[in-house]
Amino acid sequence: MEKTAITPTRGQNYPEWYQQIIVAADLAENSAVRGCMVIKPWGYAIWELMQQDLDKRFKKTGHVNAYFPLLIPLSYLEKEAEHVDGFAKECAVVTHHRLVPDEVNVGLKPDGELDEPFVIRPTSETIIGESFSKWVKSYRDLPLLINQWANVMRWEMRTRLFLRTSEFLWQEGHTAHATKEEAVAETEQMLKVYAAFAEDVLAMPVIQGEKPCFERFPGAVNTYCIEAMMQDCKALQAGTSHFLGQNFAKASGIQYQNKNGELETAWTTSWGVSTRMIGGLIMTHSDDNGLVLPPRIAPQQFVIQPIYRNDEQRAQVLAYCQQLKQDLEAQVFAGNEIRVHIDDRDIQGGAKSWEWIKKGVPVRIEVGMRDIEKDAVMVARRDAVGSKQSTPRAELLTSAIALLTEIQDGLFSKALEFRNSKMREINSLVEFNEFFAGENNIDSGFAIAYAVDETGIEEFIKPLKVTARCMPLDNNDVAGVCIFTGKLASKKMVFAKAY
RNA sequence: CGGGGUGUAGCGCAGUCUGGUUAGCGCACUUGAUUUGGGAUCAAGGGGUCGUGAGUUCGAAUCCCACCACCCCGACCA
Repeated sequence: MEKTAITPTRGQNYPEWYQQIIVAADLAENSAVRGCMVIKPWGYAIWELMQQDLDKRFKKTGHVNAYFPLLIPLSYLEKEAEHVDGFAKECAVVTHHRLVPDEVNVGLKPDGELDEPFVIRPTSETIIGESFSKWVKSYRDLPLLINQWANVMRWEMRTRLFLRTSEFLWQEGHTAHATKEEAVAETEQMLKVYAAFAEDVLAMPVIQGEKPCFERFPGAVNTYCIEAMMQDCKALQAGTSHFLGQNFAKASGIQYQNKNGELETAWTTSWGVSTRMIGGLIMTHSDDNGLVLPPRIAPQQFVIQPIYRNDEQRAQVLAYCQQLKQDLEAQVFAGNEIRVHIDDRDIQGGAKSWEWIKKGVPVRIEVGMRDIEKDAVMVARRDAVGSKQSTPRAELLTSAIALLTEIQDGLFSKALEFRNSKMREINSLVEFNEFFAGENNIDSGFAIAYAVDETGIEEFIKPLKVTARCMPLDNNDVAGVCIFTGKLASKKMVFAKAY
C-alpha cells in the first residue's frame, strides 16, 4: 500500500484523520483549559485571511465595525424568552469580582459577590440591542448596520478542534431596519455574501437554504444557512443569517419615530460565521497527505526551497530565490499580492518538502544549481503530490496567476462534483430509511425530499441520527407530497447526518 | 448526569496481573560525522513529583482506599 503522510487515512478512521491533519499542519491544539483551543500561527493565519476577505465584503455592503462587552448582565439575556431557552444551558457565569486568600491561606478564592451575575456572551443580540435602543431615535438613524469581530463562549459538552469548542472566534453582524422587507432583504443579502465567500475563497460548495422551524436560532423568525458537505458525507453548517423580526427589537426597546412622528418598532437581523469554517475547509479539501489549501486562503501560496551544498552555492541560490520571490510578489492574485515564502531552514530536503505538503501550501518551488544554470525551477503542486516539473523561470512568472486560479478552480470543481454525486432525490419514507440505514453508514450523503416545515417530522428522522439541514432557496417551488406526513409540502428539504 | 476506559519524558506506549538493582522503548530534541533534488545513517547526549493524597510493606509505577483529571459512548449545540 502507498505510504501516506497522515495515518489513519480518511477511509480508515475519519474523525482521527481530522485530528491528525490539525496536528500535522500545526493548526491548533487543545489547551490546558477544558474545551478551549490554542490556535497556532498557521491556523490563525488562515483565520486572518478569512477575516480580511469577509471584512471587505461587509464594508462593501455598507456595514461598519464596532465592539461590545464580553460580559452580559443576566437580566439582558432574560429579555427574550426563546433566546433564554436556547442558551441558558451553555452559559459561563461570572459571579464575583475579586480574589482573596482562602481559609488555609494557600490559595485564592472568589470574593465580592456581584449583585447581578454576568454571563460571558454566547452571542450578543441582547447587549447590542441595548445599545441600538439608545442609538435609534428617528427613521433617519436606520438602517443601522453593525458588525463585531469577537470571541464567544458556549459551554459545550463535547468539543472538537475548530468544529465545536467552548470558546470560539467569530463575527456577528447586527442590523436594525425600518421595515420588515428591508430586514428580510438584509438577511438574504448576507447569506449570499457568505455563500460567495465560501465558494469563491474557500472553494467550498454550499447549499443556501432556510432552516426548518425546529432548527431556528432561538428567538429568530427565520434562520438561513449555508450547508457544506464534508468528505465523510456529513453536513456542516458553515454560516447563518437570521431574520429576527421584531422579537429582539421589542425586548430591547429599539423604537424610532417615522416620518409622521409615530413611534414604531424596528426590525432586526443577525448573522455570523466562526472559526468553525476552518474545520469545514479542512474536511472539504484535505487528503491522506495532509491539509490542502485553496490558494485564496493559503497563508503562503508559494514556498521556495533553496537547495545547495556549500556556502558559495548558498549565496547564489538564495539570491536567485530572493529575486524570484520579488517577481512573484509583484503580481496580484484575487486582489492581493501573491504570498511567497522562502524556507531556508537547515533541515533535510525531504522532511522540509513533506512539512509544506502537510501544511497544504498550493505550490512548492525547488531551486538548485542545476535549475539556475537552465534559468528554470522545479514546480510541485499540492493538488498533485508526487509530480514535479521543471519550468522555465520566465514561464512560471507569466503563468503564476493562471496556475493559482487553476488550482483554486480545480479544488472547487472536485468538491462540487463529490457533493453532487452524494445527493439524492428521495420520494418515500421507505427510500428515506434505506438511504440512511445502518448504524455507522457515513456514506449516505444528502437526501432531498418533500417535507412540510412543521415540528413533528423530527420524530421520523431522529432515530436515524439524521437532521433536517435546510430548505434550499433555489428549489423550483413546485409543491409535492411530504414523505413523512403525506400532506402537501411547498418545498423540498435537505436531510443529512451532521456535525 | 448515566455506562465504559485511561493516567509512566514534548508525543505515543511497555512495565502493574505475580512488589525487589540506577523505571524502559519508539518518535521528537541536542551535539558530531557522513549525507542532502521526495520523509537519511551512525555515534554520543539531555529530559521523569510514574495523576494527587493517605495507607499496607524492610521495600510500591506495581497491592488497598479516597480524590482529581482526561478520553470514548448517550441527551444539547455555530
